[in-house]
Amino acid sequence: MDINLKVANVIFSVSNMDEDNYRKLGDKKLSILLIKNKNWEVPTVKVESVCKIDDNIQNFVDKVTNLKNVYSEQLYTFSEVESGQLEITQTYISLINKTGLENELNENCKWFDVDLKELENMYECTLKSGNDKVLFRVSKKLKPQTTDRYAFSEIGESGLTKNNAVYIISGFERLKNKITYTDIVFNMMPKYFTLKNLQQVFEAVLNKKLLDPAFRRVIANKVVATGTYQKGKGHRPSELFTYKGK
Amino acid sequence: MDINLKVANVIFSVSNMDEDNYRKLGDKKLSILLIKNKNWEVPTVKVESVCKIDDNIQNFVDKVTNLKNVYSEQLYTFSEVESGQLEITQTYISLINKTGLENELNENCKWFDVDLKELENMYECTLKSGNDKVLFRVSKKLKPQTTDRYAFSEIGESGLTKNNAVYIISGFERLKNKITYTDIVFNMMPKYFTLKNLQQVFEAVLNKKLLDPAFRRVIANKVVATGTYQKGKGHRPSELFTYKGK
DNA sequence: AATGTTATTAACAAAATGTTAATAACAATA
DNA sequence: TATTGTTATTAACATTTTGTTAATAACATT
Repeated sequence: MDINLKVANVIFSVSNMDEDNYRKLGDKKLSILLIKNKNWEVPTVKVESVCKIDDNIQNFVDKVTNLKNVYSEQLYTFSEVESGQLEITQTYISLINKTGLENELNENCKWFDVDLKELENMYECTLKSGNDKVLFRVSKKLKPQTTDRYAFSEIGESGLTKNNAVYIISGFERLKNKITYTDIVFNMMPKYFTLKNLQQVFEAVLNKKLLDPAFRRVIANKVVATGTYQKGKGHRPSELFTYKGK
Repeated sequence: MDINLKVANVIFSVSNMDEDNYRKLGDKKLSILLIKNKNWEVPTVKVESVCKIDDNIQNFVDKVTNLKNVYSEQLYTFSEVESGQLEITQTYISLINKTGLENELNENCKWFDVDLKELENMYECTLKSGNDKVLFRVSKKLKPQTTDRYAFSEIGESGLTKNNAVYIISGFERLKNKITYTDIVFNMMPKYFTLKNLQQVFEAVLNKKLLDPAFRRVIANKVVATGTYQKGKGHRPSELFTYKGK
């Protein structure tokens, strides 16, 4: 059967905050990689050759980010009918630690800070990168049993397609769900990190403030102290930790 | 692009135990619907017309089970290359309450009791339905970031393809994961049920015995007591409960 | 009425989590 | 050098959740 098959990849990382944008949740934000064609969009590629899609997602991420061994997982497979043609988009999320990678990005790619307000029935999402700004709304699940579950209303000069918005929100939901019962966060962390940094990543993803002692207890058995400390901060230095692995 | 697209659906329900097969976990077992073509297999259909796959999964389930409004969710999309041809199989799990549906099944379909032993690195799964028996092993995740993560070794007269085995185990893992943090179990329950029954379903899926008082506390806010009771059991009757909904 | 059986819950123990406040350690400043 | 500002870390306690045992309840059968 003749099918138009695409792969789209929502790539998450964590960024420092813009100074003009301080919020109580901490100084870390979730960020997302977009690529500029005509408008900003989620990195997408058309599958033209016969290959196992899962095997190729790694090459695809590599082309966009110049990173090897990136953690990726399948998100959903969306299908739609476009002028009599079946269009299938297999989506993935990838999690990477982007610190120090600015120069390695493809020139038409940029990281956008994610600001996601969770209202009662919808998400309102703002993506910002310097002067570039994308704003959209996606309603929450209507039919939880299918993936075709979002309404959409565009606000202002979004420049994102409805589908892209759905991919991003679906990816975010997946990340938010899994962050508490898996170890996937560590794919977004550098090799060595402070517990405060790690906590801020959780706060950015969960969109709420966590209490230090509680967080530390819960995360304690997943990390290892290194005995080395941050320096030059003008206050008691944080110890650096690393992921214990399984 | 020319693609061979299929949809496969792992349909779960809960059965009473065979008398000759008592085990301490209780008298409920997970069961799975297989269809007999040449061998027993997971219900699969080739997509021949241009349509949104998610929208059609319901029709597909209906054809096999004669049930409307079945809960289904996308599982994974598997792809492989078969003699130069790209084969994509989009898989779903469905959860139904099969009590009283024996007559409504397609004649070549049967429910199989699932007996799943979880060893250190693999699952050993036995499916039984009367004299029909299917036995297979699937190794646990190797690469958690992709869906192409299973080894497989067939034992005896399995008659299941490797792919079918992977679909079943993936579906089981999904069910096991979600049963504790979502309300999907209730799709496998009749309208009215005893807490003991519900507990046995959890036990069948989680493959371990739960303590009554602890289970009851956890489930308490999801169910509503009806004030009616089972009868004729030769012991104190159980109260019937129903799902509270969201 | 006594017995066998399962349902239900009381009552306590243990573990996990929430919360506040004390103490520690550094840089910058006086 | 001592003080101040700031963040890190943890002690200590409160609260909530979960684990566990054992008591009580309710029915059919004998």
